[in-house]
Amino acid sequence: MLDERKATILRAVVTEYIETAQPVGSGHVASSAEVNVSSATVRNDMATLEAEGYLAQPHTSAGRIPTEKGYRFFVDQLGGPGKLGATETQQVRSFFNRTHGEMEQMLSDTSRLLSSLTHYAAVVVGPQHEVATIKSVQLVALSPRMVLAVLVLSSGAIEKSSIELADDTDDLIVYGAAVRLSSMVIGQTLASVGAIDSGSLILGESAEVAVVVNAALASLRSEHRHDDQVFIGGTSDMVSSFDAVRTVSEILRILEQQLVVVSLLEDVLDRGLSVAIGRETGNEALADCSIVVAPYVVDGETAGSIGVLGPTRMHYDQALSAVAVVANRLGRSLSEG
Amino acid sequence: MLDERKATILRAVVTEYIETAQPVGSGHVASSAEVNVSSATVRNDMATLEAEGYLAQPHTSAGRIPTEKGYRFFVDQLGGPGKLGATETQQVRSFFNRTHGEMEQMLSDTSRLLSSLTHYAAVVVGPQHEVATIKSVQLVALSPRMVLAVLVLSSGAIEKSSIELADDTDDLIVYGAAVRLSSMVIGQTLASVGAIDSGSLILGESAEVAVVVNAALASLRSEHRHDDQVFIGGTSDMVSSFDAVRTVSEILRILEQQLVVVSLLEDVLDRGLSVAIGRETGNEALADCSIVVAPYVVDGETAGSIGVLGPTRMHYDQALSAVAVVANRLGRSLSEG
DNA sequence: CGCTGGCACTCTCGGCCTTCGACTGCTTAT
DNA sequence: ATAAGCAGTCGAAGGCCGAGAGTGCCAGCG
Repeated sequence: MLDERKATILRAVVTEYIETAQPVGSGHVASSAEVNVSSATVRNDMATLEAEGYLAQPHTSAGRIPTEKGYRFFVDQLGGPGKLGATETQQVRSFFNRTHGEMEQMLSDTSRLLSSLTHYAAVVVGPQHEVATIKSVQLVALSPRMVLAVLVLSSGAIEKSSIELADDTDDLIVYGAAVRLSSMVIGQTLASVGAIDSGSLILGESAEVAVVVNAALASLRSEHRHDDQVFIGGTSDMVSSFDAVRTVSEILRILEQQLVVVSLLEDVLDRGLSVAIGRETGNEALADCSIVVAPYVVDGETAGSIGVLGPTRMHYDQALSAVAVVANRLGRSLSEG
Repeated sequence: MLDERKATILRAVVTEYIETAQPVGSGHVASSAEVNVSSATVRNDMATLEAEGYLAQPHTSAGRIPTEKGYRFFVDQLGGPGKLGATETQQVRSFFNRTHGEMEQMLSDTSRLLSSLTHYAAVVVGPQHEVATIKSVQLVALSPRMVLAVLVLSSGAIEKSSIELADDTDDLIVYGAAVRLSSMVIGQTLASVGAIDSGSLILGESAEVAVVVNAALASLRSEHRHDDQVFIGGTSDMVSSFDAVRTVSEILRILEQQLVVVSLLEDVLDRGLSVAIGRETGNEALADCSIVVAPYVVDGETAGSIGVLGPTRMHYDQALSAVAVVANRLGRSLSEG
């Protein structure tokens, strides 16, 4: 629907605008390497591109800047992620060679890596607990009426949930409850714990034990709401891309509320590596931002997602490559363990 | 060293500058309620105050703005924290009535509370693990060569540490090691675990068990570095106090590196509620910022600290009250559990 | 002696104008 | 279709000016 020359011109405008943050005039485009027509011809095409909604003019007699539709075309025709630069590749490689062990630490460091690669804010969402199976349950009495339930998941993650009991409860009862609980939930997923019928407690059980078990189950059910782990890094880098403190403040507010996370998760389920530009993010406050997201796969299952948040005029190719590569390596790295 | 009138004038300048962010002229000061002398007299005193380093002039024929020394005097003569406003008191009260249970959740919410009270960035540093005793140790085999050690502390906090073993290890061995480990460390503090001599393993122990126990001890030792929990909230609020994106970016960088935490902890040990103004924070990038910190006390012991980070022209009285009250309530709230 | 009113002076800020330059759109020639 | 030329538009930058806010100093007054 866009002939080859118009596409090239649009590409040139987007590229230049991303680089300079200045409206791009026909002269610059004409003198660009890929374009071999005069500025007058470029002008005609740019007028068409504007009429079709790919470009906009801040005011008459200024150059053009891309609209969201323009960026969208640019990103789509980019195809997939390109190759990462040599230094970046090296940085990723050495990072993943160095990092082992603690998952939380690793996710947190990954968000640092990603922001350092792209100079945008990086968001890393930890593996969904829903799919992981429960490896161990333990009840620890902190005080006569406070018990802490500690779950270890196959992913290596830990869920904890505190239980307040109505009556003082003996350690032995708590121990009995832990044993009973273990037999019920080990090997199950966290999600299926929610489905356990409290009535299923076999009789012959001490009533006191049953109380604790039920309290623990209730607590686990309620706890298992939005406890996705989210790691955000590099906000200071991203901030430099904007010039109004006002905008910055709004974006930070969104990040604090972790609203992005929602869209990250939604997007990641269907499409894999994907880009949301400006209002496509579904948030008015992010009108000047774009998000690049990718899921990462652990042991064959989509586990979580990572992404970067930057200005609409972000370096999409670099961001795409970085996100793709890091998601890939992160998945592999987590699969080994 | 400052006579009463000069002190009043200085106070008036600081107050007004905090309010308006504009250089304050002698006229404004003279028309202020507390000052009953003419602007000419104020001018003379202000000249003196400038000579003595309490005030500065952006340029001739502009008003004065406080220097760090000026703010320092202002804060010192403020004495202690004042009373909190009615709405704020109510907000704090209802927050602490509502919040129970999960410590992490609570600390994270506290940082939100504090930033919402002050409109500055809030930093909450979780209780030091060093003083808490170990309630429970568990080893969970995630894979034949990966074992996860899970410690539950008396504070309700959880420490985890993953252990990679050289050889495949049977679950029974791991279980044996867990039992052995429990007898060694339960009741101890995390710090004292570091001091346990690996040689102290009594003979008669299976060699395989000893290997796992030692690996676990080593892993706990190395893990117990800087794992203070830090919760930061309200950065978006704070940002609005500044007008240069550049500054904002630098401050965010500091927060990301969690450098403030260091000064928070240092300050909190000796003095209690305290204020660091501008370069007193010990960080050049925070030259335009001030920090108000207070420790909080759990069960009679100083456990952690909370603070706010805002511009040097912050509302010190409000910030002081808010930090003091929240620290107090937080400590009480954590003591109950 | 300390305070005040007055006065001359300084310096920024905002508005206004002009110029400059970077564009565009259109028209015409190839 | 493409290119070249031309007239027109509009913002950015610079210069100028007046207004306003403040200062410092001096002389007078209680």
